[in-house]
Amino acid sequence: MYRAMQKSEPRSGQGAAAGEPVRGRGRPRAFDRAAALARATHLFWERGYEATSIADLTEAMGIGAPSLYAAFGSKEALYTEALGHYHDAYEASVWGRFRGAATVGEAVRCYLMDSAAVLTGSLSDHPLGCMVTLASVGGGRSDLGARLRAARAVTLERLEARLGRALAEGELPAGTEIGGLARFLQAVQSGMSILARDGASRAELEAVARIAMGQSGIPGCAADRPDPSDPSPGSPAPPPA
Amino acid sequence: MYRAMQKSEPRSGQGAAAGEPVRGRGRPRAFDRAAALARATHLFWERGYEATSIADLTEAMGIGAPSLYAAFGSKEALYTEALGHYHDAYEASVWGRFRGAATVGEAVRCYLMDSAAVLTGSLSDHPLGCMVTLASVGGGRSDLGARLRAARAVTLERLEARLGRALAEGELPAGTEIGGLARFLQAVQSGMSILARDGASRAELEAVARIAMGQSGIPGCAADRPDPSDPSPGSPAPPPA
DNA sequence: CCATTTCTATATCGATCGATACAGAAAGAC
DNA sequence: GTCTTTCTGTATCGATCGATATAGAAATGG
Repeated sequence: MYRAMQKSEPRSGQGAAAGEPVRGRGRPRAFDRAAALARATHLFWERGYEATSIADLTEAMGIGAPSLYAAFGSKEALYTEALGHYHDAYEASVWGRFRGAATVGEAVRCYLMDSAAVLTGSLSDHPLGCMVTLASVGGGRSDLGARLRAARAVTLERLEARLGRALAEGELPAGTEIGGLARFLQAVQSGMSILARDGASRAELEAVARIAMGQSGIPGCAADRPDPSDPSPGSPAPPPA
Repeated sequence: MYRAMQKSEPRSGQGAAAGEPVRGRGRPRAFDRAAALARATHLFWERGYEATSIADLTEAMGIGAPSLYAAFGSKEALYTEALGHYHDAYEASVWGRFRGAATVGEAVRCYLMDSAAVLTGSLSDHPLGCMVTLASVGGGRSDLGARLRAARAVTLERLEARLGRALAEGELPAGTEIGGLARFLQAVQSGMSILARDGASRAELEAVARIAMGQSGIPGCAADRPDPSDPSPGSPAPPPA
């Protein structure tokens, strides 16, 4: 009832190495908030919002229900924070090289190839597919549904912005339909999420990406020369090191 | 407990125009089983399995809970039947022209363009996107999850079979990677489901399909000559008629 | 008619849902 | 030390979950 009365994040305990070193007066939090949030994120990612219960979460996070509510406020607020954590933890893996690319072709190639790596869990241990993409069912008019739709819209906007810039700079032939091309690329990446969920390998997704790049008509995109900064060219997966 | 004791479908009432006209002895069912199943299908389709409660279902189907359980057995069994109804009602819309196509290119074109129409609800009134594709989150090891995964696998197998035949008949250049191409097409269609859920129009999905068909790759696929049997060539949507 | 069979409507069942009250424990402030 | 503040663990809360027991209603078979 009086949800707004409780602070969602009191003072921050001792676990966070960044931000506020201030320690409140009372008993310090006994668990690592960031680690617990990461656990919750993986659980939501794997099962979806509805299918994940508070009991599942508290068990996976290793804390009691009151601690969860004191630290995160509610299940919905926890999911929102999980989306934020997901973004902070994996955004760079997909969009990092995209942003730094010199040409559109390189940008699109990095977007698709890096997606193939991330979506199959080849870079670190996490559930398969994209958390935002796979949550597209349900939540029609709820707040969470709107948030997820907005997150998917950002992908489209980024692609459109990059393609639009390329068009303005003459990198793409005049008259190229930016919106359609962006939607095509997003569709391919979304489909890759579902393929990954169904067990497709990184190499298989990279093959999909290569075909998509060939069909895209973007100059310099189909060129399959790996970036020197890419630790693994296109083989199944790098050694666990 | 004694789930197996009750008949999931006793004698079939009078609603079914096909099959068994036999009428059992007792009081006849007061509701249209097929219509109720269609309502349930739409609800599951729209919200997903977990987010749809029995109360939601009974309200949408216009029946009481005991009638639902007497006619369908359980929520899970109802969902399974809903998947069957979904298949029976919409499979032909997506795969009909694909099967009848003379060439691979025509088959793939029909598959993608007809998908664009169906997924945006342009042919009849139903939720947006593919029920099977959008249900890819959760249900990791459950029976329903396995059933859904199998349904998605069928799509891949169909595409691979058609492409493989084309390869054997020389319609595709020797050495063409069938699996990758099939996975690419499935990814594009899966992505179109999510785009449709997020509000993309039929014309927008058709633009995506055209890019996917591209200029190279499958011969005769990019040729954008509509089939004469197609009631709506490629414009936003046909008049409601 | 009556007996049998099957469906429908009310009123739940135990289990679990998300979310808390409460009391004790562990820290800083004094 | 004592007081204050905050977190943790137990034991729930009312609501809703999927699923039924029961009794009455509506059909057929005799």
